[in-house]
This record gives sequence, structure tokens and C-alpha cells, in this order.
Amino acid sequence: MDNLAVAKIFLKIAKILEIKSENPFRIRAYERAARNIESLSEDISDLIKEDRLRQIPGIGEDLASKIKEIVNTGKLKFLQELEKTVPPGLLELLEIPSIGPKTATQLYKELKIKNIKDLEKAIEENKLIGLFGIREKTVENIKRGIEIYKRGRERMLLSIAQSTADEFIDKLKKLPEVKKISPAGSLRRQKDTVRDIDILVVSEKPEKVMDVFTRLPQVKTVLVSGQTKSSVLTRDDIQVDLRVVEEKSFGAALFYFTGSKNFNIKIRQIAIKKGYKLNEYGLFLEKGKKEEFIAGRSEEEIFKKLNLSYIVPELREDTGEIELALKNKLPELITLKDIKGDLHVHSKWSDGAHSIDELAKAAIKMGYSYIAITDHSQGLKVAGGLSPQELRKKRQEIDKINKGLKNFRVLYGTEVDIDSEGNLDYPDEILKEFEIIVAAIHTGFKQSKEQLTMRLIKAAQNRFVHIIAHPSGRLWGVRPSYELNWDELFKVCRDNNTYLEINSFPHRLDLNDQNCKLAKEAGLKMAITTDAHTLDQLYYMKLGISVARRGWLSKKDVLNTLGVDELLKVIKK
DNA sequence: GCCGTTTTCGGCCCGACTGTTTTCAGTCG
Repeated sequence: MDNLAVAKIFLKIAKILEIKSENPFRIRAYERAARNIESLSEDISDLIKEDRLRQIPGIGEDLASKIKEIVNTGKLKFLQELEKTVPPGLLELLEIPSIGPKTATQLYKELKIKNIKDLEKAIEENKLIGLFGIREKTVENIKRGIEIYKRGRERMLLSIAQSTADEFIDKLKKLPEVKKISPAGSLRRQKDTVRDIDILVVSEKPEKVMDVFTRLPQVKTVLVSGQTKSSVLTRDDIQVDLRVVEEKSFGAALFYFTGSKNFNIKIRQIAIKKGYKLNEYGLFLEKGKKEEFIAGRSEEEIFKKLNLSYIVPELREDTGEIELALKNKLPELITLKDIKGDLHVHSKWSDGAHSIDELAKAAIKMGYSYIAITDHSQGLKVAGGLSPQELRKKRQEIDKINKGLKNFRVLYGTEVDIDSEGNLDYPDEILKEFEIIVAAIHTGFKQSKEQLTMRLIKAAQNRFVHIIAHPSGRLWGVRPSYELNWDELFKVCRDNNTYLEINSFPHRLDLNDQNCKLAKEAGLKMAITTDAHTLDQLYYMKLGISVARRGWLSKKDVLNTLGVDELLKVIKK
């Protein structure tokens, strides 16, 4: 995939043009192109082959030829020439919060500051004060910016963002001054990782709300504090932004602060074409110098006035949903209630914490009608993989439990290991006994793309395997996805009636949203499972549902929305 | 640099907060 490489080069060009105070719209054109290429669900080299580059929004004649040069030669002459005109460290300065192109340029021109080290030295020697527009407060802000930059704020897991936001929301909603409260931003869009947490409040007394917010015990630093907008850093260095608006603007503000950025830009353009202006306070009809308030109380009324069907937050990425909303053709997305059972769960028999009986009871309580107990296979010793003898005993236990249950069934399953050659960890005579088989790679992640693809394909072709678990192998914060030839894998899965898993474990969320969408487009169905090792982890299902919704899945695209009889029928090979 | 139900030029999403200034530029989202 060259997509990321191309996007990075365009962003770098935008940065350099910014320092050089170039035409802001030209800069924006590079940024927009970078964003759109980054969120592309196809390999950009395929687009070149098929002469479809110009179909990407924001790519015209010039950028198309630049993309070709990057993909063909691995570099771009234009960037190389551009880089000669600015000192290399200057781009680093732009990474510091509170330092933008103007400040960076001034620091370089006046004080010969070329990188962060120079900047720190200049601050120490008190050289900054006296520059145009810089006095004590600005120096303090730059110092804090350097700290934040050095610490590096990474994206956090969706589950962490959710619990952090809940802590704030729980406290704020107790205030009588808070009439409504909602998370916004990428958290509301349920992205798998989140950078900052956005919270929106309706109140007639913003000062009071802001005051309480900035003094909450979990707040370490107040970054910004105003009438309608405040930002803080928590003790865990998580940035939380709070916005307060009037009730009649709640929908417009929620709309705006939920994003995504690309989505907002496109919707605003649609508004303009209809003679409206859309901002965080509402949708306005422009009448010469005056403007008339048209909508804003709810998101629904704004969509309606723009002749769009309602777009759920999870879809707001400008990847085709707006065009479908204009035609009223959006898919109806799956919800948690559609799930009838969990197909990937570990018990005490291998490395889980609870007995099959306890897991079954918990699943019944969740309203499920089945649960598959898929313990590890014999070769995976570190995870207590089961020998053939143990399997027999486990089967007896499951049969006994099932006899005592009505309208619920425990399915006899395994998470069988795929070895480095693509072979399974049990012989056929054992595999054929299972009702559900989930196959997964647990070792040999460093093999080549071809080798890893071959292993998964071999497993998917196996007549006993129903589901390929956590296909990309990513473990957030531990290891990235390995590279795979997804198109080939999709094809083999489709031809062999093999399902791909959306693993709901917070560190995995694998398939991710993009691959999920591609898999659906390739004609596949998915299984949303939790990979739970404890009772509590059964509730991770809602994270998997978020991935599925962001991946455009409907109920019919998901295996475990079926009842148990239907399910066992359709998975037969 | 892109783009067209204002179509080949002249627009391009929109606003808050801060620090410095004395009306606004810079930065951020």
C-alpha cells in the first residue's frame, strides 16, 4: 500500500508551503488530497493502473501526476526542491502545540532557531521575549507546548476513551445547570482509537459549567478556558474539550463537533448550494446581510432541511454515505439487539477464568440463545490448549449442561491454531466432532505477506473451519497488523463459505472498520465475537458492533444474528 | 491546487480563544 506514503508526502508539502506563507487554499488542497488518499479503501497503485486517480475528490491533473511519480519512483522532485528552501528542523517546530507557521518562521528569521533544541536553549537564555507579539505568557505557552510534544499524545483505545468520557459526563450531568450532555467527536463516531475527548453541554449558565469542569479532581492542567469552549488535560494526559451551547443550537453543535472534518466540509458545501449557512449554532438562510434561523435544535431537523436522510455518527466519514443519504439509500445498520449469541469464548478448560456453566448463565442473562466455547488447541501450551483426552471430557460436560437448559445451547467449539505452514493443530477425526471451529494464527507473525496470506487461505479452505479469527493479528500498542493480500483472502472465504471474524477485544478490533467494509463489498459475511476470557468481557460485544456499524454491516451480513438451528445449517460446507 | 444546477475564473467551511494589541493576527479544531 503506497497510500500512506503518498499522503505523508502531501502533508509535508502542505507544511512547507505553510511556512512559506503560500496561498492558503493551495495548502488546503494538499491537505485535503492527503486526507482523502489516507481514507481510501483501495490501493492507490490500482487506481493508477485503471486510470481512476481523478475520481478521488481533490485530485486534479497536477496532483494526479505527482501521485504517479511517487508510486513509480518512490520520491517526488517537487518536494525535494521545496525541502531545499527551508531548514529541516523547522517542520519539527510546527509539531509543537501553540507554534504555527508564523511563529516558526519568526523564530528562524530573528533568532536562527532551526529545531526544538535551539528553541529550548533560546527560552533558557530568555531570548524570546521582545520578538513581535511574544511576551511572558506566550513563552509559558510554548514551554508547555514543548512538554506536551515530548510526552507525545498517542491515540487511546475506544474503550478507554469511553470510560474517561463517562467519568466527566457522570459528574457534569448532576449539575442543575446542565440541561443536556453528550459525547461528540470520534468517540461518538465510535472510531477504534480516539485522540481527544469532546463533550457537548446545553446550559444557560456556561460560566458555572466551565468552572466546575476545569476544577474536577481528575483535571491536571487547564489548557483553554472560555465562555463556550474549554480544554483540559487529565492526570493521564488525555485532552478533554467541553463546549457549551444554548438549547436551540444543540443539534447543530452536536452535528458539528461530531465531525468528521471531511464530512462537515462536504455537508456545509451542500448547505451553501441550497442558499444556507451551516455552523455550530444552526442552519441559517442567507438573506442579503441578514440571516434567518432555519434549524438547529436537533440533528434530525438539519438533515431534513438539507434533504438528506439521517446519517448515524458511525458512518460520518465522507466515504460515500452522503451520496447515499441524498438518494435515501443508506443501509440499516446492525445493532447490539440483533446479536443472538457469541461464537468465540474461552473457558477454564484453557486460559479463561470461568466455567462453561458460568459462561452459559451469563450469556442467558444477556439475552443470547447460544454460546460457543472455543478453547485453545493442543499446540498452544502457554494458553492451556486442550489435548484430545481433555476434549472428550469437555464434550461430556457440555452435553450435561445442555440437558439442563431450555431455549439455550452451548456449542462445542475450538479456537484451533494455524501453524507456520497453514496446517491445523488437530487431525481431521477430531476436527469433525466440533460444532464450531474458529481458526487463528498465534505464532510466526513475522513471516512474509505471501506466507501469512497462504496460511490463512489454507485454513479458510479447510472443510472443517467456519471462522477465521482476528485475521490481521493486530494488538493495539503491542504489534501492528501484518500485511495480507486481502483480496485473495476475501475470494477464498467467499468461495469456501468461510466467515471472517470481527473480534471485539478492545486491543484487537480485528477486522477493523475499513476491512470490514471491503469484505462486505467482496460478498462476505462476518461473525462478531468477543474472544472473552472472563464473564465481564462478554460485554465487549458492543465494541465489535461499533466496528461492524462503521464497516457498513446490516443484520443480514452477520452470522450470529441467526438463531442456532439456522446458524448450524448455513455454516455447513 | 481544485472545481462547476453561479462551468474555465474566482471562489474555496466556519468560528472560539489567547495574547497582544488598541483592532487583530495566530492557532486550533
